[in-house]
Amino acid sequence: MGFKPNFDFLEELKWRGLLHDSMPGTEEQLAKEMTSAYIGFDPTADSLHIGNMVPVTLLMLFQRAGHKPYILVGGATGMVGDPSGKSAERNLLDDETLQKNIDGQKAQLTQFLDFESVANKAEIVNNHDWFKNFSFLEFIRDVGKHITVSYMMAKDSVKNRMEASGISFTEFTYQLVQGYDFYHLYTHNNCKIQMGGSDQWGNITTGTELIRRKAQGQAFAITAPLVTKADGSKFGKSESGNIWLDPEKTSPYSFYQFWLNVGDEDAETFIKIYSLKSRSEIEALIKNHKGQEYQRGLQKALAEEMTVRIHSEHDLMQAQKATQVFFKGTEEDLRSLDVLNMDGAFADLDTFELPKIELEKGVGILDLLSTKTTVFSSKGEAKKMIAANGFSINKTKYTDIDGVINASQLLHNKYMLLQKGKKNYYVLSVS
RNA sequence: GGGGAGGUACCAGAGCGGUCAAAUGGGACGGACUGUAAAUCCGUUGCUUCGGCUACGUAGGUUCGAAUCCUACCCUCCCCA
Repeated sequence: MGFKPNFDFLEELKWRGLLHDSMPGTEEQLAKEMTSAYIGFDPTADSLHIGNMVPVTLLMLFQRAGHKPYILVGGATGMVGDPSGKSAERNLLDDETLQKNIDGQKAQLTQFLDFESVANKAEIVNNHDWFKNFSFLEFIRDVGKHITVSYMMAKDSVKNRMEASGISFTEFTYQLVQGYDFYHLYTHNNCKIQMGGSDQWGNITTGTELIRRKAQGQAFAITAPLVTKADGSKFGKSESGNIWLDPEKTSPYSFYQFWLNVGDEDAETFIKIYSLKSRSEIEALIKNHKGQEYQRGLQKALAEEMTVRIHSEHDLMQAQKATQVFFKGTEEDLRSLDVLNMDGAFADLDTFELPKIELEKGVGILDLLSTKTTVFSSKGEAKKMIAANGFSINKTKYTDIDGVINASQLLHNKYMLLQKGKKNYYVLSVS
């Protein structure tokens, strides 16, 4: 046999700041043979968001190290609800939503790992497959029997909830269900490691405990810290909500912008966590960044890498082009773009359609912005923003609240670029 | 089951018969500055055809006039059992 990993996985996680905790013996196991590990994904939405990228990155690194990654989608666990890190009982999803979420996430997950041909090819499993025919009685007899209530109650996720608002039997049971997943994968797929966020430690150890008692086997756990920003706030959300991987929900432009806007204090932490570049490359970037933060070298490198990974080279180019015009450009730059480039640059922005005849007749500015479109939520707001110098048409400040807009302002006779504040762009497109 | 406190704008929280579209703080948004940053400063933060209109848990009532007083209902929290 003579297995030798491509690199020391735990060591890799350590310098990246991705290692929170691991069980004793994990390192030896990984050095000994090609090992399988899994991470569970909770189907709470039909798309992953960048908060899910940490576990995805763990699996990508794991595979690169020469080990075999498993993705578990929670068709069954999604029906129960994980109490970890939640302060209140969760709403259950109906079957249809759940299935839609699973399908959506599966499609995204498959693009990050190698599922073909290699010896350590990734696999995807759904715990619903082994839970659907598992009766309640069988479960409490075969699984519940091995774990004591006091063991389960000692978990932080349970303890916190019992002290606060209470916990339903359903959510209390969650750790057993997740624990059984681990047992199942251990016995059927020889999967010896479960990875996850540090909030999953309790659930994972229930699994290893179950494996020890029920299968007399030894299994391991690796957890990653939960990513937070320097100011303590949760990472992965912008003002307008989650940053999704689905381009329908978060455009590649917004996605690119999100990474570009990472604060200086966080840039170093995040590039280590999210970038797949080598240690020496990353360290060189960081060194370069010091002292010339204004260049935002780290943010750019990270934004480029992530946009290409999640979307494509093409999307990155479009996003950069749009960025160039929106932030550096003047009205002339904008007008000098040819139709093709403009189509691309505008494709990611929120677009409003308006019949051409209407615009040719002339539309009052307030009417246009709050009635015909939803750039502003009310005329009062539109009025205030315009008066406060916070609105531009085609990159030129517009300050006349009684103004009338007509077709002469159109770019290439089809677009008008409306800008609210510094970063909010909308396209008015005539038809 | 008994006793107590309370429900006010995005959040926290003052107001307790008129001068209240509602103090203050935070958040958010916009402007200046800048690096599409941080910090700072300034402005905005219910709708409006600018006459008004709708809002302080819900429904009624008292009053010239109610977020403020009364009645009922709904909800939340705390203490005791």
